[in-house]
Amino acid sequence: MSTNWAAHDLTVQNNHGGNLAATSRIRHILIAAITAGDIAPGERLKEVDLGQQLGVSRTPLREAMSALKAEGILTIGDDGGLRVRTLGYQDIHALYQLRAKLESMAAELAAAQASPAEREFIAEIRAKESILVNDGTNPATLAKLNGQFHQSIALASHNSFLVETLQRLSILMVLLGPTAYSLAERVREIGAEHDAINNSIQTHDPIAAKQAASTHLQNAVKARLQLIASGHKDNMD
Amino acid sequence: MSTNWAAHDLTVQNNHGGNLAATSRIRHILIAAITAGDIAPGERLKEVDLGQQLGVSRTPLREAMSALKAEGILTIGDDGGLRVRTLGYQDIHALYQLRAKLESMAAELAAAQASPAEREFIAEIRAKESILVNDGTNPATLAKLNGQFHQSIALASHNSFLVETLQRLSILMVLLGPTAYSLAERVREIGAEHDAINNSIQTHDPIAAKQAASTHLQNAVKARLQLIASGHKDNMD
DNA sequence: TTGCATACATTTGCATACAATATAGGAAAT
DNA sequence: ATTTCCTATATTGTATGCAAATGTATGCAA
Repeated sequence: MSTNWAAHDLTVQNNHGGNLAATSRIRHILIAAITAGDIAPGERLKEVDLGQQLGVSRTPLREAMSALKAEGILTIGDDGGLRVRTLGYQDIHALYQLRAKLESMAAELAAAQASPAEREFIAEIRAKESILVNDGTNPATLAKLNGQFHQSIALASHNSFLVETLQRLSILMVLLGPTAYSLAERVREIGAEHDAINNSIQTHDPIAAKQAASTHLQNAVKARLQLIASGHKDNMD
Repeated sequence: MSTNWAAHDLTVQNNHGGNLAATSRIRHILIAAITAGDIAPGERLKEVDLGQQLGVSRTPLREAMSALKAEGILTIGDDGGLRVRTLGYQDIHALYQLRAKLESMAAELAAAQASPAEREFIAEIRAKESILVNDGTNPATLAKLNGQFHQSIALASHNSFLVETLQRLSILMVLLGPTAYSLAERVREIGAEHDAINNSIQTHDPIAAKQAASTHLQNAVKARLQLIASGHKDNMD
């Protein structure tokens, strides 16, 4: 690993509620490190080493790793050591298959029962995304906004468990490496597909929304396979 | 709380791989205690007290609680303390709505692509359940077998993320209190509905399987609402 | 009586020390 | 030369102690 964690140092979120500093912060740093590829899938995480590199004791580190284990990002290998989960070819299909089902469910519910404010919020995110795409914004920013778009739809489903589940699955996506936004031609397609979903929600058309979301995810997995086939190993910036 | 934890003492699973003793064991004990109602939803869990009652230090206890927090069983309350999650009326609908979607997805996939061995395994569990029902077995045992039935179908979907997600949601069901098997008339209905699902899987009929599972869950939430309406507060034994 | 401030107590977060267990390496014996 | 056993080391699991933060109560003043 690169052992350069300064790049992933995040500002301490001072929000009342969750853990204030170490445990939560380290969890985010680890996710960022995995996303950036600094920690490769399959790599074993040793507590003392990581603790020293991160400047914390083993206790909060263990808690953060424990949380990531519960989220499925880390798994216990055959040797008993904690490792970054590796996703095989079948896993990729399974992950997208499940996401397709849940995202389409969310879109369907959102189209059926979102409040006016929620519909406007979704539309605004989509509009913002459209502008950024035209500006040629970098993939990382687009990926972040993409997450907000999907999350706003999930929230509009008014099903908290669906929101939680989709949140969990989206985090697992970091194990796949670079985002689809690194494919230039895919960016435009995503915009069109998002438009279809958004329009269906705005027009209160659950069936169309469900179909549009399903199509969107089908195309996403195709793009993902293309990324794999082309042997991309670079990061998402 | 009852402070009698001996009843939930489980044999230490000595399997190499996960945590050997304390952390994992305590996680199970806590789930059992919540299931049995010894820890009520909304109740605050204080580390020192629990640690003394369970005979372990705060460290493994914290890890277990951290895992349960990640699983959504525990949440941080307004006072900052860790509490057992309470599910409101909307939450119950949301939970069953999501389960319905995923269980039907699992049944559909299982009917389409389960291996012969997997189909036989599912059928055997169903047959065993039928026998136990006729013997008038207690609700707890039936509930356990019910879990195995649903899990065997989930596994046959060959989608590991679907399995994980359904596993997580089924654990959350303990927050609802008594199982539907405490309703005598519901037990027979469940048998018939399980038969419908099993038959569809055995005959390689994905559409019927999906429909049967969906119906099963719809009836399940109806039974759940009946349990709530009747003001049941007793435990599942 | 009510509002606020300050002091106190409780509880959690983090670090370090200790214990147990697994693993790898080497030496000796067959 | 190979195998087995023993030892040393590395790594994870657990306990305890300390510090910081937050909730709470009490007292004073308006």
